Amino acid sequence: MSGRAATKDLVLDAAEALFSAKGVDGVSLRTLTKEAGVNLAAVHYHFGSKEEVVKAVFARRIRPMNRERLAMLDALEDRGRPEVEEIVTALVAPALRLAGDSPDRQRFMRLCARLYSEPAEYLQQLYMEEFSQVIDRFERVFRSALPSLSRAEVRRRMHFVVGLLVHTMLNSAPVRRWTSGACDPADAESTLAAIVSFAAAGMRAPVPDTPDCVRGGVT
Amino acid sequence: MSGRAATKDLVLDAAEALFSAKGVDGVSLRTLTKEAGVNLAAVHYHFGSKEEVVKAVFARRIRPMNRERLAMLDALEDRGRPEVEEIVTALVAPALRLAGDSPDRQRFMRLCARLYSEPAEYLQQLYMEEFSQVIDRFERVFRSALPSLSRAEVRRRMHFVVGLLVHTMLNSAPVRRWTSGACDPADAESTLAAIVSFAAAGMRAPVPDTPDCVRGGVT
DNA sequence: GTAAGATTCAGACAGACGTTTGAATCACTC
DNA sequence: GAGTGATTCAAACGTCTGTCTGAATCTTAC
Repeated sequence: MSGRAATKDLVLDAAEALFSAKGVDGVSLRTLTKEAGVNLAAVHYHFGSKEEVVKAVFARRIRPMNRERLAMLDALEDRGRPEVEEIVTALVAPALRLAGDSPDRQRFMRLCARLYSEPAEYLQQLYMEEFSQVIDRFERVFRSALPSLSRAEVRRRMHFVVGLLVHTMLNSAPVRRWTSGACDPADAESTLAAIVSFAAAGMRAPVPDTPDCVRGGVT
Repeated sequence: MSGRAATKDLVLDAAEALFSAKGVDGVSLRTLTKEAGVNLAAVHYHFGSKEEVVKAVFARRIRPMNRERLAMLDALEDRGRPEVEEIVTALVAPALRLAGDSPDRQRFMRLCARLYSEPAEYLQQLYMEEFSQVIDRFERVFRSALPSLSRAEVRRRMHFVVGLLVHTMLNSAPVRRWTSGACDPADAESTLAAIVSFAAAGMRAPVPDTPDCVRGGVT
């Protein structure tokens, strides 16, 4: 608050870069503070613990991203009933855009994707706090665009979309290797188009014979 | 080789369970060996290092899974030109089946999914070794079922499918929370059907206007 | 310019980590 | 049943971890 908060930002910047490259557990506070050019104890003075640093790194970028998602949804609904492709775009584009800004940001999105699959409980919890509102909102909009799908099926398919998005952002290196560089995911433009086309088709796919999520057929 | 290899398996079993629950970095060799009921030094006697334990845990399940994938593909091709749904099933079902066997296995698939996004280089490398053959094979079969897609686009969409599969297996807990239990991913039957329907539709989706992976349009 | 508060600093804390050692124990052959 | 190699064991190695302390240094206001 008072005075400059330079140190805090130095720590966050370095944490973002290092966590992205080596994972949260792979970076010690000593490495982190050395890279940031600050004193080791500064972390505990400003944040209290490593855990809080992780949370802060995370929230700094995720909150604006989710705000943009909701804003895009608002804009869409103001213009009438949105298409599936448009809803998917509102879900995917802010994430890819955040990743596309710069090489640093790109690595950061890999971090976010990784955090999502991190076992630590406090991260799972943090994720839920940040995303539950977004999930609820998208579910409602998707449902009105796809009235034939049950609530549970919409959620499941949304989860699929998030999954392929996360995976795409996380494993850009493998993709580039597989495609021999022809399909650079850094090219956010074509990645976005590909995801939207794929995901929209998936969202519209026919519900399989097995009545969705009503078991009892097979043991 | 000679004699019983009980200790080795005790370590692998405990590692599978513990890594799945807490992540590789979250489990120390002391916790691991205590859980397994073996001596701490046994790990280094039998495996050499923690890294080798991780590799062994991983390979023990992944190799059979990938063999099953290829076998399913063989069976499909013997019967003629496979449908997209069938190819997707051959890719997805062995993974879900492995996960569906028992609660332990289920947690293990979460581990695999997590390993896939682990930053450690030796894991990325291991993954490539285990999967490159499978990827190549599926790419060829997909291409013959979807001749209008370029090689790069097929690979990209395959990556999407793997992404949503991995994500589904990894985050069964969040899914269950979102769907309030209505859509239990442990119900492998309905999960498989849902994934296949979604993914097949995505694979068949029209190629977006932006010529795939040929950039130059926007900067 | 001096007092008060915010911030930085080097250093040390206890504990956990992966790894290694060398002796003890086991299984088995001759 | 003595001897040999495989295996297990308790104990310790040095290193790294996150956290904390208390003094030194800045910043700001009077």
